[in-house]
Amino acid sequence: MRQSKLFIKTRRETPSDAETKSHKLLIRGGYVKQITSGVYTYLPLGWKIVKKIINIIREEMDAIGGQEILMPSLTPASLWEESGRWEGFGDDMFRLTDRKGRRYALAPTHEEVISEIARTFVRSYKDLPQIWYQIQTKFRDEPRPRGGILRVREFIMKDSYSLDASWDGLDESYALHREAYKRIFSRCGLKFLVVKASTGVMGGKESEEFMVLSEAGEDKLAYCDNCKWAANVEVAPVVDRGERIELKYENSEMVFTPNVKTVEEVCAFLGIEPKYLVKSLIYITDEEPVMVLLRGDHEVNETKLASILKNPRMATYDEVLDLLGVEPGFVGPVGVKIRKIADNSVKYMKGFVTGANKKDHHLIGVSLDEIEDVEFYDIRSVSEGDMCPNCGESLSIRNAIEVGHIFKLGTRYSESMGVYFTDREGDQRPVIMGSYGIGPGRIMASAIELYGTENSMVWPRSISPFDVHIIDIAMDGDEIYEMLQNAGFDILWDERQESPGVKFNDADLLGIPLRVIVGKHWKEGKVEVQDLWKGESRILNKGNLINYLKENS
RNA sequence: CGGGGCGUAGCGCAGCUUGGUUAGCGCGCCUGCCUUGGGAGCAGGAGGUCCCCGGUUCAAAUCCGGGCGCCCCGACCA
Repeated sequence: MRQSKLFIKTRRETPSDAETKSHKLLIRGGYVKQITSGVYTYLPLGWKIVKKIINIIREEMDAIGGQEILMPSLTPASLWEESGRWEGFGDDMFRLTDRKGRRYALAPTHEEVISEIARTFVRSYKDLPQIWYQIQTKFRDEPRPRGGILRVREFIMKDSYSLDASWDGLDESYALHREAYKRIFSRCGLKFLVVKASTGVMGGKESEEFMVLSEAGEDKLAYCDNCKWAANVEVAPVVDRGERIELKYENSEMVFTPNVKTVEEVCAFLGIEPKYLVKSLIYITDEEPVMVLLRGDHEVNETKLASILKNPRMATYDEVLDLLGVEPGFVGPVGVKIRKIADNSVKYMKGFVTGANKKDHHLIGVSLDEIEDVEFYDIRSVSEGDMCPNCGESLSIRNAIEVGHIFKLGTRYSESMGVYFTDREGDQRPVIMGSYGIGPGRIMASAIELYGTENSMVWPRSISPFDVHIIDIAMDGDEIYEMLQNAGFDILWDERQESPGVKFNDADLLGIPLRVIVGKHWKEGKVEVQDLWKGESRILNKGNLINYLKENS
């Protein structure tokens, strides 16, 4: 392709609202254009990359027996009401009404539609297993889109769904996907990790995420530099080290702490560190209100809480006042009758400070035996320096981009939506399902986060928009262009009337990893070839060019 | 949803505090000349609902009120 004909507009200046590396490069290189918050157009260059990524995904999905389908984005409310996710998705779902007043959702994911298809066509164990997939646009009304293309409200996703007759079958389908995903991300040139994750609104038994470590990532991973063990902090278990935390008080007593509410304020007021505090959080559940006790320097993990309590949510200010007669900030466990669950770390605390359940007062020197009926669980998030559950070394917390997520759904949708098959014995049994997602746009952004800067990029060969970039400084590259095209390369030929500086800077933005420069050596019939991945550059006779490129691509 | 910032030419910004010619600058764009190994030079030119609505005023990009949009941090979420 002649670059003068290619519709890309690179920019000299980075737009002021771009923050992450990938966002800046994507805009500066003319790969994408934002239309509104969290909604982007892929311009020719960006789209070419996404198409390459999608092709890799397709090949690997087909290789595990996946069959491609295309489901609609416009989906009736009734389907979502059956599964309970019309409410479950809440404000994250784009909803609309047609002229007759019927309600629809723009699908944020497709378990419900798959279930609808499966329940009409899957009748017998002989129809199973199945893997169906699609590459299609998803809509999620994110409260806050960010990072350019990293978190958006409309995005392409490859989603696949496995249907099995047995749990063993699900394990196999899941394993097939797990391996296919590893091949996909490797082929796209990413460095990634597979980590245990939370199932969230998808529901189901267990899930794993495919993560690319990056500062720009929004997920947090507990990561062990020593043994490489990693898990999403939402589910990473805390190893109970039995760390004793003790303040020397003879007896507990009440102290006057006027208007001192937060952990920081209490610490500053009393001149102690947060770890000597027990903070008390009130949660409302489907069954009862619960007091959650944590060390002052720890953070509650709501994913873990949700595995112990039914639908926990933090109580509002008024609810706390109502329940305990004291405002949040002075709440404490002593003498309180409601159910109390504490993090394991609280077991080893003595002489601690906590709220007195009286306005402007705290208790100091409290010990556990003053608190009735406490249950202990792992309910806090791991933090920097906690112990690796695998090797015992210290963990660090790293940001990561979620590029894929695989779920063992089980019967969550087949039971609620009536997806049953007849087994060998003639009995009706629910189909066992799995669901598996990949974000091609995030793969593209991740590659930039890994290999780019705000003015330059080197694309992995497999997803590069072109194979070779001819930078024609001599303005005489026709022969080379034709030669390489005839040899089967996908070429971008910069034959524009521009100064060398412009051409090289644009080339840096485009990131095509092989460059042929027709320039000052051309009068001797030589060109310069640069391999950006190897960091190599050499001057070759034009006759040797094709061989060199074939050997190096 | 809480906190912060921004909205003036395609892009990046100044002007606004203290209202007053024809609203500026850089980049980009168009024409011509020139230049060709790292965003060149000279000359000429086009391009604006100053986010929107209302108010104050002889006069509003500028002051006041309301709204909308976008970005960042947090909450939330795959």
